Amino acid sequence: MSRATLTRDTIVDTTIRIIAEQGTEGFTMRSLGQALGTDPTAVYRHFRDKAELLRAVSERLLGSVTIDLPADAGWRPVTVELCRRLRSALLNQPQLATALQFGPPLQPTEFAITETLLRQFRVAGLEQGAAALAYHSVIELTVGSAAIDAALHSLSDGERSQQYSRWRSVYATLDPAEYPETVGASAHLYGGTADERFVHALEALLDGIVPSP
Amino acid sequence: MSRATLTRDTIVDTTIRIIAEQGTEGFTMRSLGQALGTDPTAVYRHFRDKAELLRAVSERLLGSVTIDLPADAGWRPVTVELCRRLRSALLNQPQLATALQFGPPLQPTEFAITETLLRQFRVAGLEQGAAALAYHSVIELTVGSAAIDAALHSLSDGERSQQYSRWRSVYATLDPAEYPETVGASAHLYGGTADERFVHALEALLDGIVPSP
DNA sequence: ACAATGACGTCAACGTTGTTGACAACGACG
DNA sequence: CGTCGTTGTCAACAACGTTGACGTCATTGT
Repeated sequence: MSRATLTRDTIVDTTIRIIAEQGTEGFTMRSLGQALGTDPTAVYRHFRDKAELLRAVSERLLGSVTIDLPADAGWRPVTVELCRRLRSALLNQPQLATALQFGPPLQPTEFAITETLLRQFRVAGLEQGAAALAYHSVIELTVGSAAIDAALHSLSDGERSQQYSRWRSVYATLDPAEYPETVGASAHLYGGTADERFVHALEALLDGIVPSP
Repeated sequence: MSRATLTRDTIVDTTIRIIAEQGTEGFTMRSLGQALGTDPTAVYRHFRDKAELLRAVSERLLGSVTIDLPADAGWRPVTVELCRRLRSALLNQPQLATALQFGPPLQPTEFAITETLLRQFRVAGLEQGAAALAYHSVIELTVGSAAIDAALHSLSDGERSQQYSRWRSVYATLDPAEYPETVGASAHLYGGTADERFVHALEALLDGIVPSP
């Protein structure tokens, strides 16, 4: 029964599939082994430990962020599209955000993201220092949006909107004397999709970074 | 040896201290028991499980966010100060950001944060819907900034700035042909303190949310 | 004043997690 | 054909969160 010969690619594929189907918590070395049809410890022949496997997963997910970006569009649509893709990639892996911070062994794909974002801001007319600050700003916003929505990402669309309306009703039924603004704005809180809210925030941030004429 | 009588407050105190000293990973039920001088399972007499304990911790940390905010300052300084405090509280607990999303049993202190932020944006002249969108925007940015810096928060100031300069040198030594903007801006990347970068991003976001006259 | 009740810490143990070392099967190669 | 490195298998370990039984203390009702 050694027909299931493993490679790093198939292991990463299966890992992404499990996380997509069952969420981050549903992914364990043992569930991975079962999905691969091998002993769970066979994975350790290809990855030193779980952390290295997850790094390879993030490498894969982040790889699709910068490819085939619209070249002829202006700096702003490109920036928005890149950040939307990055957010989508981060959504698949909550731990990825914190893993980004781990040491100098950064991933090649991360460099591509940084370079592309910096170039857009230079095209927009920013100096090097301002571009660096702008880069940090949009990264922080993107990571935050992904982190906030990560918990609900494994839910179906119906369940997610149901959860949103449940929270709205919580806000709506607060004591109006103590929380007047929250009650008043409860219909608008968690309105629309998470992606729409993120794009709105990103547009506002870009407005603030690059003053309109 | 029953002198060490536990209360919810002392348990929360000790938990915060352990996380501050040893990071999130260093905090386990067993290390908590050892720090308390009791059997690890004694905690379960006061909290149903670890999740409820961490919820109480976040409640404590978030409680200091909205108290004693400068009343006479304008909406903008108040907003910045509140977000800086929220970021500082989130830094102490990486899991807190994701825990925020868990179900309707939201914490009272979270409602106070939401209410205060919404009020500032109303004072700034925004409609209810716009204020709700602005609220989501600043929360996303704040959570993201905290998530990004959480990994380095347990380090001392010296170690942290050392880590920053290490990353800068990584950016600086990339291939200039492939990553010209990154190499060029490497001196500005991760410049200053994380708090300064966050405030800069927040100011830009607020600029974009509330158009200046 | 005294027995009963509830609260609380202790102990042993369970199931799950990531990980390691010894072992065996397989193909590649001189 | 024999040898060796690669890779999957198996058993096991330490650490984790958590549970149930047990004992011990203080409080309380009559």
